[in-house]
Formats: sequence, structure tokens, C-alpha cells
Amino acid sequence: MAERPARRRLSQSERENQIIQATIRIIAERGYAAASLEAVAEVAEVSKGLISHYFGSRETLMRRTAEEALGEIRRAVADSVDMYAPLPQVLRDTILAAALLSQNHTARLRALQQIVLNLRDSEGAQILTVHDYEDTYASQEEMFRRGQDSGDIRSDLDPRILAVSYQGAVDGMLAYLDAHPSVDPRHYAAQFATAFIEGLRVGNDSR
Amino acid sequence: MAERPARRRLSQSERENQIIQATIRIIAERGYAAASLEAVAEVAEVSKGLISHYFGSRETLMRRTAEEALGEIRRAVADSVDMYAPLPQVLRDTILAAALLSQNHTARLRALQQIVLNLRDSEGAQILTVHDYEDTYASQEEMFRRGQDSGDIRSDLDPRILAVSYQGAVDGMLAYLDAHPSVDPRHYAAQFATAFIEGLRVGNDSR
Amino acid sequence: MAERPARRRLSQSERENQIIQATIRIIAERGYAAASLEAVAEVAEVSKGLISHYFGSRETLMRRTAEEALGEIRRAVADSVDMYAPLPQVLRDTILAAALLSQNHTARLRALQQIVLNLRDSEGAQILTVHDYEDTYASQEEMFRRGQDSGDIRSDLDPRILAVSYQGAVDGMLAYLDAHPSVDPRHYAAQFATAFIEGLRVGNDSR
Amino acid sequence: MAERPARRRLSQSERENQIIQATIRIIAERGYAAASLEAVAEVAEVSKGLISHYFGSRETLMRRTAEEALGEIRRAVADSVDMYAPLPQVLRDTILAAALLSQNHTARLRALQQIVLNLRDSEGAQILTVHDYEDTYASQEEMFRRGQDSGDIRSDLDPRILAVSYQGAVDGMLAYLDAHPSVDPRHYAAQFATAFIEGLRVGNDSR
DNA sequence: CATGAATGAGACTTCATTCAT
DNA sequence: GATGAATGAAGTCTCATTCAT
Repeated sequence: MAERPARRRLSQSERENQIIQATIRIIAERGYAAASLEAVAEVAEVSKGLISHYFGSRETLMRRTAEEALGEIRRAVADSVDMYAPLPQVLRDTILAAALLSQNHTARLRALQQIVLNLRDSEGAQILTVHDYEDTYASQEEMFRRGQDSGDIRSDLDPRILAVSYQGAVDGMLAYLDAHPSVDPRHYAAQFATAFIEGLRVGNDSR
Repeated sequence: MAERPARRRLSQSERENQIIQATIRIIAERGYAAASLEAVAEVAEVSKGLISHYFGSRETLMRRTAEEALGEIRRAVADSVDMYAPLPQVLRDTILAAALLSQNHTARLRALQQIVLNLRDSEGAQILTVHDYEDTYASQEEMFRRGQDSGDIRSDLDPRILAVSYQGAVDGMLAYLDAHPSVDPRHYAAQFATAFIEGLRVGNDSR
Repeated sequence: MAERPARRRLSQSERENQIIQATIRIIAERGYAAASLEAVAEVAEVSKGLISHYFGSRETLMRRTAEEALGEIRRAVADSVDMYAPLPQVLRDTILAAALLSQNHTARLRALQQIVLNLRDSEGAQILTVHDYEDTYASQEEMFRRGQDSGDIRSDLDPRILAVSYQGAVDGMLAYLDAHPSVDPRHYAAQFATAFIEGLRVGNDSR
Repeated sequence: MAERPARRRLSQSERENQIIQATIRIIAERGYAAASLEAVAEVAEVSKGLISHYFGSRETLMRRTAEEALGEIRRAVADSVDMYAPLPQVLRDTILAAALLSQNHTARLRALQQIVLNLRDSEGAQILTVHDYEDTYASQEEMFRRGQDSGDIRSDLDPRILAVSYQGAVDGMLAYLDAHPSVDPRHYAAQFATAFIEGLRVGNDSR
């Protein structure tokens, strides 16, 4: 008779987390479509039925997984940045914190991207994108606006456009570091921050 | 007995294009998963069987659709930029051309993104991403390098990092303009170009 | 809303057997091509999905069905023959046992034949035939060889050729008895055994 | 522009034969299921439409192919046997002729077997088998009966059973020689004929 | 006469979800 | 609470057949 490993009794929330982490891992490794309940159940070492029981539907599981991944990522960034330093410093810190995500949060980042891109309402419209990105944009717009108000950065640029450009460049960096593990995130972050703050114009490189 | 619709006979390549355009449209409107052969067949007004007959498999259809969309987009940008102007000008032109894509190529852009992120090989690894983005990065890296060689931009920044940051910011812009049709692409492009070229530092705003 | 039939829950192996028996029956009655998953599902009173779930693919179902049928047939023959009697007696017993299969194992025999002849690998080569027939031939060759060693039968004939001829004649008998249910299997078996053992030559009929 | 090979104009019956030979070849090499109209069209170098045009349906094509293959095989055997020699000689000649089929008619034999086994009427009953085998059995039964009447072979054995056993052993031989090309058909035929005529009993080997 | 574009039925398979145990 | 047997809808793909050219 097969040895059954002593299965520690887990609370519901522990089980849910176990399932969510399995979902993140599968999506990161094999993509959104591969994250079937069957596959998740196997990795999470629970039965398919239990997933449905806890989350109700696959869509809810994905939504919860995205929320969880986003929350973990945001906490990681927020914890390592002093938002009340002068803006150039905040930017350098934030960019570095983001770059370092590529070391510990790759799976979460990939899973988040996949879910955001694939989760849709019944008419096919993306659900998460708008809402969650607006959120991010808004807080970064606020950051740039404060920098302008305090005279840390030039004030003739639309802070919303700065926020969007900045976020795009960060996303590009994350994808790039993900695909090129040999690149040093600290080096990339430093160069990126300098380019963004100082600009490309000749003469701006005279420290 | 059911009325059989009059079948127009087209050449193979005309039908293939018809099917590809339908695929682009559905992915743009309702997402990758919604672009089932059934849905594509309905929009393209052909039978499911014909799609399989021409493309062999859904995966091939998606790959061909991505290639087509990418080709159209690249042609649109390349046609409107003089790559041999001084770099700051090239950047302004390229950014403007990209921004204007949001007016005529939204569906292609969305479809391209969706396909790139969802197409995977049998082990679940993304297939298109690496190859095609590397391509883009390489040509942009080359562009920045030429700018440094000719003294148009500062030369202490890694051109590969500039390329990745730039492409990320462009992608962000495209997504943003796509989601906010009321924003003026020309205004966005001008501000973005200025920010990227001049930097955020105070004092850089003195024209 | 449709009435859902009461689902009896059975163990996996019980269900598998139910499905295999349905497969045998359909192939025997209507041929290999008619044994679609749909048809099997209907006869076995399970859903199509369950068959795929248990067997993975139609090919595996067919292979398993052939193995099962062959196993049942071999057991039926082996159980009624004393392999250590003198060879002529073994032959008479085996032929009789095979002839009697036409009464209880017709469906299995037909299904087995159909599957063996239709199952092919990806290059189109038959898969089961070679292996399984070689097996049968080998054990019968051994039987004839023992008969020659013990002096029960003449030793100037290649036991492999005897085995193949014998098996062919048995297969012919089975097909014939299958198509002509009014023929007495015992009579056929006795005549066949005599012909095979004694030969056709005049004078051999003097008991 | 592609060079079009000068296509000799063929008469309808030549075209039909071309198609039938292609069908035989595909079935022999890759099995009944692989002989789709598409595959046949490619090998026969005609369009799919033409096959339907000539034969009306795939079933008719298969039936005609089986008839053609059977006819060719029968002619090959009949041409090399003097049916009016004494029976033992007729048997030796026939067996040898059949064995030699394995050299020139392998494809026809395989195709014939596949078609006979797979062609079925709308209720799923085999169509060709009964009719065509009965035919063969009848003529062989007649042969054995003549041998008994003329005193060439013992008369206490049912000639129908002899016919069936004989045909089965021949089929076994053909399958075996097909699968084992290195076996010498002449050797096999000689041994088989001796075994069938003389029997296995010890003492029958003393000429 | 001949082609091959096109269809549509039907096959196999996957998978979220339900539910008896 | 937890399982996994079971379903059924939906998806991809194949193929005999039809028919405009």
C-alpha cells in the first residue's frame, strides 16, 4: 500500500495561498492557458474539486492570483523606497527596487502580466488592465507632480505623460532583465535612472 | 434544405488575408482566447474547414497573423521617418510616427501584443517574444550608437539600455493612447520626446 | 431542464472494463471505423469525455481493448489444454478449444482481428501484428519442436513453418465458424485435426 | 513560372487504373485509413475532384480497387497452375504460385485484405468478405472433391473443411512471407505442401 | 474534361464545473 | 471538509463531397 505522506492540516487561507502560489508558478513557467485547474491542482497538491470549492470559478482564481501577485510586488517596492526624499532620489530608489524585483519576483511579474492580458469580461473587454494600471499611473503622476511643486524637476512636462513613459520604461526593463539574467540589475537601474533624469542631450553628461 | 450562400471564389492569398484580418480584429476586440477558429470563420465569412486547410493549425494562423501585423506596423513607421537625420530629430519623428499608429493600427498593435504573449512552444516557453523583440532592440541600439558616434547624444550611456527603455516607453504610450482616445497623440509625442531627450532635471527646460 | 441520469459511481477499473467491452462489441458488430468515441460512449453509457480521461486517446483504448481480448482468448484456450500430453493429442485439444471459441468469443476474436489490422504507428506501419503474432508463432514453434524431440511427429519439417501453417488454418477455421454458425465446431475440429496430423495421402485413412 | 511536365492525355480507363494503382499502393504502405482521396489524388497525380467524378464515392473506389487486386492475383495463380494434373501436384503448384505472390503482389495482397476487412454496408456488416471468400472456398472445395473422386486423396475428409484449412494456411503463409522477406518462398512452399499432403505423423516421412 | 476552392459533418480531445461519497 | 468520478460544451482538425470556373 502506498505510503501516504503525513498531510499537515491546513487552514483555509493557507490552502488558498498554496493554490495561488501554484497558479503563479504555472503561469510564469508555461503560460496562462496551461494553468488549467487540473495543472494547478497537481502542483498545489490538492484536488480539482477543492479549487472550485474555494474560488468558485477559474476566473475568480485568476483574479485573486493577480491581486495577490500585485500586492506582493507593490509591498516589495514600497518597503525599499523613502517616498519623501527629493524626487531624483526617489526615482533612483524606485528604479533600483523595480530592477531588483527581477531577482525575486520574476514569476509574480510574469503571472501578473499574463493574467492582466487574458482576463476578460463576458463581452471580451479586459478587466484588470484599466483599473489597476490607472491606479499605478495615478500614484506616479502624483509623485511627479510633487517633484514639480517642490522644484525638484522641471515643470513644463505633463506629469501624467511622465508617469506613463516612466512605467513603460520600467516594464521594458523588467521584461529585459527577465530574459537576460546575466545583466546586472544595479547597473541597468543606474543607467536608466541617469538617462531618465538627465536626458540624452550632449553636455548633460558633465557632472 | 438550407440556402447555400453564393460562394465567391478568391485566390488563396486573398482568402488568407481575409482570414488574417478577421483574426486581428477579433483578438483586438475580444482577446486571444476568443479568437477560436469558429469565431474567425464567422467574421471572415468562410468555413472553419477552410482555415485549417490554408493554415494547417491555429498556431500557424496566429504566427502568420502576428507576422503580418508586425510587418504592416513596421512599414508604417519606416515610411514616415528619415533615419539619417540627426538623432534628436529621428527620435522625435519616430515617436510621433509611433503615436500616430494609435489612430490607424490599434487593432494590429493589440493583436500583435496578444499573440506574442500567448504563443508558446510545446514546453510552454514563449516563442515569438525573444526573437522579434531582440530584432527591434538591435536596430534601436544601432540607432543610439550612431547618435553617440556622431556626437548627437551623450556617449556615457549604454545604447542597449537606452533602446530597451525607449521601446518600453513607446509601448506604454501606445497602450495609453489606445485606452484614452481623447488624448492628442501629437501632444503626447512632443512631450515624451522632450522628456526623453532633455531629461527631467531643472534647468533643462530653458529653451 | 434536462433530467440528469443518476450517475452510478464505479471504480476506475470497473468503468474501464465497461468501456472496453463496449468497444469489443461495436467493433465486432460494425467494424473498427464505427467504433468512434461517440459510439463507444453510447453503448458503454458513459460520456465521451470519460473515455478520453481514462484512456488518453482512442489509440490507447484500442490497444488496451486488443490486449484484453487477446488475454481472455488465450486464457480460454490455455485452461482447456494439457500442454504436456503427446503432441497429436495436444493438437486435437487445442484445435477443439479454438473451435469452441467461436461460440463464446466471437466478438473478441473479431475485435482483435480488426484492431490488429488497423492500428498503425505514425508512419503507417502496423504496430501490434508483428509483436503479438511473433509471440504466438514462437510458442507454437516450440510446441512442434518438442513434438519432434519426443518423437511424436516427423522431424524433417521446419517447426516454424508448421506453426505458421497451423495458425493460419486455425484463423481460417475461426472466420469460417464465425460466418457459418450452423456448422458444428466439434465436427470441424475433428476433421481439421485429422487432416493436419494424418495428411491427405491415400492410405493414411486406414485407421 | 513552374515547368509543367508534358501530361500525356490518358483515356478514362487508363486514368481509372492509375487511380486504383495509387490506392493499392497507399493502403499497402500506410493502411486503409490513410488512403484518403487527398492522398490518392497526390500519388495518382490527379485532382481530388476527378476521383469523385470517376468513382462517385470513396466506397466505390475501394470496391473497385479490391476487385482489381483480386483479379490480378487470381490471374497470376491461375496462369501458373495446370488444374488438371493429379491433385497432389496441383496443390504443390498452387502453393508455390501463392508463395511467389509474396514477391510481386505484396501490395495487392495487403490492400485487398485491408479493404475486405474495412468495407462495410450501412449497418456495419462486412460486404466483400462473404461473397468473395465463398467463391474461393467453392472452387477449392471443388478441387479437393475432384481429387477424392479420382482417388488422388483420401475421401473421408469433408472437402469444404479441407478448403477452408488450406486457404487459411495459405493466408498465413502470405502474411508470414510478407513480414519476413528473407525467407525463401520456394522452401516454405515445399515444406508446407509436404506437411499438408503427407501429414505430421511419424513414418509419413519415409518416402 | 479537369481542377481545386470551399463546405460541413463528424472525429478526437480538453477542461471547467458538478456532485455522490 | 475533501475527493475524484463524471459530464457536456467547446475547441481543433480531417475529409468526402460539391461545384464554379
